[in-house]
This record gives sequence, C-alpha cells and structure tokens, in this order.
Amino acid sequence: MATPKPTEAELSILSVLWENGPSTVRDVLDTLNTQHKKDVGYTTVLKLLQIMTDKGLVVRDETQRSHIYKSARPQTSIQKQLVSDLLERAFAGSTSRLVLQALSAQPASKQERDEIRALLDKLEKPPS
Amino acid sequence: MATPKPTEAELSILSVLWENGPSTVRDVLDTLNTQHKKDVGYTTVLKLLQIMTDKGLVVRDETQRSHIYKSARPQTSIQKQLVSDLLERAFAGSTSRLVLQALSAQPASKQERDEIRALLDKLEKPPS
DNA sequence: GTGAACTTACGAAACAATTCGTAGGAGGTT
DNA sequence: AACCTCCTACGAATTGTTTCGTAAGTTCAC
Repeated sequence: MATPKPTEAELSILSVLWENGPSTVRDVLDTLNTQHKKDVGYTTVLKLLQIMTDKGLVVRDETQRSHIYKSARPQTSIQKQLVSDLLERAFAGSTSRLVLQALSAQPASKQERDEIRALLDKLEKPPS
Repeated sequence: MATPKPTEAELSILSVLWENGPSTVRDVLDTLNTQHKKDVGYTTVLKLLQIMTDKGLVVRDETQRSHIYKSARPQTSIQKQLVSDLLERAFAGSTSRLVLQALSAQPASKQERDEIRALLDKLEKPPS
C-alpha cells in the first residue's frame, strides 16, 4: 500500500505483468517489444525489475533459474493511486471534471455507460 | 495544440495560472509556497516559466517590467491530454475502468453525479 | 570438459527534470 | 551619484530515470 508511484517505464512493465500474469524478464521483454513497440534491451528490463523489487512494486520468485516477477499490488490499487494523483495534481480534486474529460476524450460504449450509471446509482444509497 | 505533456513541476505552475489567471513570477511563487506547500526558490519558478515559454505551454507579456505569464492552452485541453495519456498508459484505453476508479477513489457529490449522468445521456444521442 | 546460450548483478553512462547561484540591468529613494 | 530592491537571463549543480556494457554463474548439448 505504501509503495511509491511507478515511473513511466515501470508502469509499462506493470502493464505487461497485469496483462500476462507472472513473467520472466524475457517474457516481459518480448511483450514490450512486440505488443508495446518499445524496443529496449534485455538488461534494461532486468534492471528495472530489480529496482521495482527494491521499491516493493513487484515481488519475485527466485526458486527457478529464471526469476519470475509479479505485481505486488492489485492492478486496481495502482490504478486508483494514479487516478487520485492526477485528480489532485490536475483537477484540484474535482472528480466530476475528471470524469467529464475522460468521457469526452474517449467516448464510452453503451455497455460502459451503463456500468457507470450502475455505479452512480449505487453511490446514491449511502452505505448503511 | 501540439505542446508537449507538462512535467510535474510544470503542471503545478499551470495549476496556479488556472487558479489565479495571468500572473508574475512572484505571484506564482507566493501561491505555490502558501497554498500548494511547495517551498521552492524564486529563480526556480522563473526558470521553469522560461522553459515553459520555450515549449509553448505558456505565453508571456513582456510589456511590463515584471513579465506576466498565462497558460497558452485552455485548462480543459491539457486536462484532456493528461487523462488520455493516463488512459492509454494505465488503463489500456478502457474509459469505463478509469471512470470507475475515479468515482471509487473520490466519490462525487449528488450534483456531480447528476452532471455525469447528463453527459452520459447526451452521449446516447449521436451528434447530428 | 568445453563451449554456446542463457541467466543475474551491478556500475556507470546517458538523458531528463529540477534547483539554485551569480551576474547584470531597471526603478526607486536619498 | 550611490544605494537598495526587485527583475530577467543563464550556466551549472543536483537529483531522478532509463539505458546498457561487462562480469560471472548455471544449464545443457556435444
């Protein structure tokens, strides 16, 4: 919970771990270079994962020769941290402004809109 | 429109300019140090504003001895840029996920929720 | 056992962002 | 004029992030 905010490069690695689950350095590297068009070197990814381990952003399983890394915190927890941070830094804490900008930046599908409505309705009833 | 994404320090300055309108270096400094608890030096803010001028993030009026800086782009434009960026980097483009996290991170008031509903309704009807 | 292909660790270079010291000029006041 | 205060410009130190080269160890095939 008290992990620092991931940097850009760290976040791109976390995205891969969220997408693919626990992975080796090589797995992450391959996904970054193919799916995410990043073109970085092997030791760069390794080094970042070592740094992220020190920071507590990922945990690693060293029982195999090729260590296996996974995100230390749930995806939603980090997403919430990042959104809160942006909310604070760029929207002066106004959630509705952020939501409005998000929706106008990238319109949601009918299904997504309904999900959002459902959540709004749920918020209407204060938790007992 | 093709201005680069502001860095953290730059964004904190833009926030002041949005909040207070066109300002001198000293105005910005005072607001940062009082309201935003930043405690930076005068020349730091000056330097940043000079950099931001070069990047096109702010424009300055040099007709006074103390130059007056203002944001070069509307607040909403930069907000949209930042949200789009986060959407891409941390949410794999899923607007609804971002919105859901935003609402759960910092619940909106009744009035805000209604604003969001209104926008959702507006999106139901494709622009003619 | 030797070598090829892989791995981790780690120092340090390269790059980016932030901070500030210092110099010099413009007003103001005396 | 001499002085004090505030301003801009700008180089450079500091700090943070990303990148990679190199060294050294493991595994496996021959």
